[in-house]
Parts: sequence; structure tokens; C-alpha cells
Amino acid sequence: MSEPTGLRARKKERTREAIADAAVSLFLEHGFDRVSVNEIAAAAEISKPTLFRYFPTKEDLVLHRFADHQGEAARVVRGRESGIEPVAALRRHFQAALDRYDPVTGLNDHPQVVAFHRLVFSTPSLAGRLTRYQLEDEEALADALGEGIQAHVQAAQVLAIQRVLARANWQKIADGRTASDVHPEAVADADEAFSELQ
Amino acid sequence: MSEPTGLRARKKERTREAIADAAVSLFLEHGFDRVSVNEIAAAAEISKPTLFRYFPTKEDLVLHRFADHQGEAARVVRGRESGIEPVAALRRHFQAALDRYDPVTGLNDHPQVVAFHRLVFSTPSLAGRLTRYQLEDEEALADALGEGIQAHVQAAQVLAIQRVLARANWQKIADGRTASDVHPEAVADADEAFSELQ
DNA sequence: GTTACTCGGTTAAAAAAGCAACCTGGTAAT
DNA sequence: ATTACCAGGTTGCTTTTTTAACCGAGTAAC
Repeated sequence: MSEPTGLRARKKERTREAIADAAVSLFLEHGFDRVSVNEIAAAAEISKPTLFRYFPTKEDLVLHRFADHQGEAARVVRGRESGIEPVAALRRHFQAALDRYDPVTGLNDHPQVVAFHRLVFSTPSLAGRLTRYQLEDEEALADALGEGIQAHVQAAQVLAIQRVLARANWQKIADGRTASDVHPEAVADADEAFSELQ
Repeated sequence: MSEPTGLRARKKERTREAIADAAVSLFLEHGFDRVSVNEIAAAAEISKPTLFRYFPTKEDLVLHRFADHQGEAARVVRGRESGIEPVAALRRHFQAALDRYDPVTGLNDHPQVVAFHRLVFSTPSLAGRLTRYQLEDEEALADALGEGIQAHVQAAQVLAIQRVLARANWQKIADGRTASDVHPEAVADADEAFSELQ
């Protein structure tokens, strides 16, 4: 009643993990631009074409964790219970993410997560590609919200809010505060930001 | 100046090791006949056809360690330094194996090795197949020794001696003695047995 | 201004692995 | 006696991976 987890699928999943882990740890150690895909492939013990079969570009080796959330906003809207407003569903979803300290909210003080965020935001090509992902996310959300310019505006606003909130949280964490310390403010900020939207 | 160890070769070697290790440890735990090749394949996380691509039969999962020594006697003869008699070369080779407690000499008290030997010798189908390997070894050695019935006789005698010596050593180990304790006797036995041959 | 690297990324062919289905022989239920 | 299952192996067929070669862009040497 769950995933049809054959031998092949299991190994693919593990290979993917191994590649991404090798890449991220090398990036964290030496910096994104000072690690070549050849070195990553060697560390993960796979060939270069295999690497690019799993990840379309070097950037995606880092961003796949965001890519896994791709279209999530659209899914939340489409999968909401009847009688619930789209924006309300997105708001509840974000609050839940805050409560479990989901890294996408920026509210997570695990050293690995913090280092990972710093890697992304301090590497231009990564930050650039990330915004491109977010644009695609925005379009998908707009589709889910309906038609017309109105849907696009609403989608842009919601995602903008999430970006700002995440950035604010991550900034406070980067300043040395703990996630649980920041949590109340994060919730208050989210409340304030979202309530202006409905 | 060594093996040109590409990615492919390395992974094949590791897969082979993983299969054999999984098989032997399952055999030691439950007995050769109470473990199916399906269980081995599952434990090694490979498919059944893959298992049989690496090992021709179930028995070879156990005997590949002997198979790795296949033709060794013939190689020793062919690779001997000039001026050295074939039998002398074989004798020195066996003595050296005794001195490093090579499992093939029976003179090894590591629990895993002992358990492995008991597994082989107490499982009829394994013991049977092992003697078939030894026959092939004997033919190869005979070829290396020259032509005629004389070469065959000599080959048979040398390998018979090695079998008897190994069996004697392993018996003493199985009786609870340590390898280093048995070592002097093993050397003396080997000396006596080989010297009657020259 | 060539030459010759190295980088990210691609291509084509060949090897290897997975999967499902099969074969043969034994053994247990019905 | 039939049925049915499980054992050790095998047979295509498809998917995945390796390999080596290549591309186009940048860059350092000379």
C-alpha cells in the first residue's frame, strides 16, 4: 500500500543521496567554485555522465533539497480541504513548517543547516538559480489559484512573504540566536504578514 | 605499476566481496542447506541472475576462496627461479605459507577461519566440489611439471601431501590448540613429508 | 596569437545489473 | 495421482552505468 520499492529504485535513491552528500560536504569544505564535478564524481564513486543523469547541473547538486519542495505551494492549494481559502491553507502550511523547524522556513539552528544556507546565499550562481526555481514555483501556484492577473499577483505575494520571513529567520539564526528562542517572533511575524493578505 | 583499477573493476570486486560475505555469514549462521540463494541475493542486495553471474553455483559462494588459489601450484612451478627444482619450489612455497599462517595450510586458529573450514568439511556437497577443484589443480600442476605419467604422479603426490598436512594441522586446531603452538610440528611434518619426495 | 589547460556538460557504444518468466527436480498436501 | 510449491539455475529484454571521446567557453603561458 506504499512505494513499490524494488531493488533498482532503492539503489537509485541511495546513489542520488551519495552523490548529493559528497557534493555538499565538498562544497562546504572548499567552496562551491573550488570543487569540480570531476572531484564530486570521484568522491561519490560514480562517473561524470552518471552524475549528470541524476542532477542536470552542478547547481542542482546543492539545490535539489529545494527542488524536492518544488510545486509544494501549488499542491497545498490543490489539496486543501473544502471550505478553506487558498491563502489560509498556505498560511497554515507555513505555520506547521515553523512549528517543526523545517529548514525551508529559515528557522533551524542545526550547524549543518546553517552552513548549508550560508553556502547557498553566499554563492551567486546558487542564489541565482534558486530564484529561478522560485519563479517556477510561483507560476505553478498561480495556476493552482485560478486564472487572470489576480492569481499571479496573489501567488507572487504569498511566495514573497515566505521568502522574506525565511530570510528574517535565517538572519536571526545567523546572528547566533537559537531556533527555539526565535520561534515566537517567527510565528508573530508570519501572523502579521499573512493577515494583511486576506 | 599495479592493477589499472578503473571504476568498473573496483565496483565489481566489491560486489563480489559483498555477495560472498553475505553468503558465508548466512551459511555459518544457519547451515549451507538451510539458506537459499534468494536469501543470499536479498542480503547482498542484488538480483538472483546477478548472483549467478558472479558465482557459477551455490557451492562456489563458499569455495571461491579456494578457487582464488586455483592453479597456484602450477604457477609456482612455472615462476620458480632458474636452477631450482620444481618440488623444491613447491616445498618452499608451502613452508612460507605455514610461516604466515595462511588458511590454506590449515594452520590458522582465527575463529572465522575455523568455522569456515568446519562448514566446508561438514557439508558433503561442498567437500565434494572442493575435491573436484583440487583435481583441476592437479592437472594444471602436471602440465607445468612436464609430460608423461611421471609428471602426473609427481603432481598427485605433491598435492596429496599438501592435503594431508593441511588436514592434520586443521585437526589439531579443531582440537583446541593454537596455531603458534602447532606451528613447529607443522613445519616438522612438512619437512618430513616433502623430503621423502625428492 | 597560438597553444594547451581546465571547466561544465554531452554523446555513443558497450558492459553490467535488474526483472520477470521460465526450466528441472524434489517434496509436501490433497 | 495430481497439484502446487520451493529449490538451484537460466533466458531474454530493459534500464542503468562506465568509458572515452568530444564540445564550447574561459584562461594562463609564452
